[in-house]
Amino acid sequence: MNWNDERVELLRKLWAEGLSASQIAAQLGGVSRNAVIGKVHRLKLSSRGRATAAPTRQKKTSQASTATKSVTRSSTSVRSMPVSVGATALQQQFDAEPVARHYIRPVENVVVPISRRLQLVQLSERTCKWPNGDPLSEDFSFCGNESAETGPYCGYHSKIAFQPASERRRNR
DNA sequence: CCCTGATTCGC
DNA sequence: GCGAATCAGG
Repeated sequence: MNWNDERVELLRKLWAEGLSASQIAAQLGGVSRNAVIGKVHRLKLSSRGRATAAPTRQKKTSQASTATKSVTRSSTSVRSMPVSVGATALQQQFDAEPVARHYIRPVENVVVPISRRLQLVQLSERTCKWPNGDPLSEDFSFCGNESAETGPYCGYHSKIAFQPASERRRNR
């Protein structure tokens, strides 16, 4: 993909609007997040509020050779994540809506579907893709929870989506 | 682990 | 100039 004027302009705009590099990359299409960041730097339009400080790094002089690469992979495949929906503090950058930060009492059994209200572009492999609201509406979002790699939804929504036929009939 | 931006450097 | 790899931080 080339950086024609249109794309560069869009990049500038989105970057100015505070979108993250990955989100911009998603909208531009055909480029990676790194490409966007690289371009942003080349355009000299880095700083934007206060993302991550630039601690004058200088440690990157030939990292190759010399050191024998000893791969040590200590994989910890622990699935100790219960069905409890993590009240993970979302670090949303845009404050479009007055999200009430109420704590939910860890009720036993029932899992409350706390939606993270993610935008389509910020869904990843491990985010619940259960849609919230009207897709045509402004405040449409996705659940965003999830952790299981067994499906597209979080535990709660999986139960709703993959309801047994019998139960479904009963609910109907 | 997920994510963010920052920097370096081979192409 | 480009962007993957890497680094550093949340």
